[in-house]
Amino acid sequence: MLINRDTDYAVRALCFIAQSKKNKVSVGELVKELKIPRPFLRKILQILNKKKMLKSSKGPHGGFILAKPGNKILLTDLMKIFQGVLKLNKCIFKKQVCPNMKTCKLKKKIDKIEKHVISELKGITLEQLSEK
Amino acid sequence: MLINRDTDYAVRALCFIAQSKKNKVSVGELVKELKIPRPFLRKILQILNKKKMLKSSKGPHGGFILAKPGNKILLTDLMKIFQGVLKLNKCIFKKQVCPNMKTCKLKKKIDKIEKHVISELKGITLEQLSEK
DNA sequence: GACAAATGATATTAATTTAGTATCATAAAG
DNA sequence: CTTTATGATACTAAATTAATATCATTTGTC
Repeated sequence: MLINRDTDYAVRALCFIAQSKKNKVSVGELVKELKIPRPFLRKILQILNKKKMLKSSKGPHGGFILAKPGNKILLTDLMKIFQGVLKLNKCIFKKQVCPNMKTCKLKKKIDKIEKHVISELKGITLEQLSEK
Repeated sequence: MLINRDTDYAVRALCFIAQSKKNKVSVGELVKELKIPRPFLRKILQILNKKKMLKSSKGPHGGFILAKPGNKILLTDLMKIFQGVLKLNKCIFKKQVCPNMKTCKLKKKIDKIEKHVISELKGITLEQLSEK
């Protein structure tokens, strides 16, 4: 799957926060709106906070705001955070080096497609995703 | 991952069979050549046989041959067999319908990329992959 | 300052998917 | 009729993904 659950949840949460008029959004509001299991959402928000996508404040009336404008948050940033480096093919023979890495036609074909996919993904910002 | 292990193994096995001068290739030869665990490879070959990608013969000197020419075997056929329908994004809220399926911007963007990927993949045949 | 309400950090468990094994049945060659 | 191959099928193990639980820390309010 190109986009996994974590990334998907993160996009939804960030979009909601971006669209919110209020200056802070709490986990409670997000849970109610997005129907994501609370502890799981909390984990995701904490990661987004650590990775400087969100700023958090504690205590009563605490919550989250975007750490930067929506057009500065890229989908690929989120994918990197939650899914690691984007790869469409992971050669088998995991740890070892693939015996025909250099000549493998399948790899070459997939690499080409991958290049296109990545360049498309790079153009997608949170702003676009959260437009009304 | 776009290409999973089963598909990858299948491609390797089919390529080897396609390139082989002999009219039949046995599991034993494939195991030696491809370093794939024997029972796992057997399972894959049996599936390919059932799906009419290979023809098998039993008994001593038994083995496998391609059921059709390499240019008639598409990578997407194999992906369909081992991975099901190709999808880059699987909306969360699995069983339920995504609440904003119609308007989801992320879905739209990914769908566009998916379209391109599929059309690229459709052009890839076993013949191309097994060329020397 | 005590308490409540929020997030931070982190460890653990559960579910699902992927990968791999084992075993017995069946067919064909010699 | 025995050996050597594949067919069918059920099972187990490993890895990944998803979700939970718990305690610590910060901050606003009475």
